[in-house]
Amino acid sequence: MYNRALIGASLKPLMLSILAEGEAYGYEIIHRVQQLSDGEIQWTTGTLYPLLHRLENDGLVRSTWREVEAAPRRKYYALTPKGERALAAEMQQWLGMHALLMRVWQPG
Amino acid sequence: MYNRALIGASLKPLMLSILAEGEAYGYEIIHRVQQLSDGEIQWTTGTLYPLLHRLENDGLVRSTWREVEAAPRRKYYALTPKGERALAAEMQQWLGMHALLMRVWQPG
DNA sequence: ACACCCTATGTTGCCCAACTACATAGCCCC
DNA sequence: GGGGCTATGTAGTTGGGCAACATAGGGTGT
Repeated sequence: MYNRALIGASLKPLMLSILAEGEAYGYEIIHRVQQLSDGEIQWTTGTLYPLLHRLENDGLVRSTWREVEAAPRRKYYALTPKGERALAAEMQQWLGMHALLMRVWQPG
Repeated sequence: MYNRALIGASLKPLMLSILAEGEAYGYEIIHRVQQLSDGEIQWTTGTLYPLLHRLENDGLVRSTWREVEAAPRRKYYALTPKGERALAAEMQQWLGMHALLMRVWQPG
């Protein structure tokens, strides 16, 4: 399990990355993250839905209700163009910080 | 400038890494981080001192007052063995998360 | 004497967000 | 109708980054 700070830092980039693979709904995203991280990351609904609503409010994602047979209806989320740009920015920031840490950790 | 979440995630590993280079005092650490990050990271005293006190309280660092000529006295901080282990753990966590993100960002 | 700036450590209070716990509901099987 | 899985959501707690503020030593200039 990762510490709180790292979870926080990876939340937005991970979410945007998953939606960049294609539209997805909340419950599905939780399982996808779990799968991607080999069970190391377990987002809860109290983390996921507020984040999705925040992203939607900021115009990074849009949502669509879909009726499903033999299951409760799902709210599918997809990246907007602004969301794609935000993902690129998140990647850049992460890679910048990573480069800095690698510089500190590999002297010379 | 980095976003708040990334700053938060890098705070502890960066601090421990800097102290792993050798003992340092608060003001010096702020300048060191600024130098390491090419000015991209500007820790304030409201960020730095509470963190140092937390780390000391957790036994990851120890502090020593030193009298200095022609300047206010300084409180030098140094890593404890527990702090060194914590740094290794932080590195491992960061690298794990980095590997995960790289996996998501480089499909195939 | 005083003003001003740099060094140096520290606290207070605000604010954002991750997370626990809880709430609601649809669908299925027994 | 009870239990379990799917599905979305909120309220309240808590932790921590950060702006603003507080204190003080030392040097220089006027």
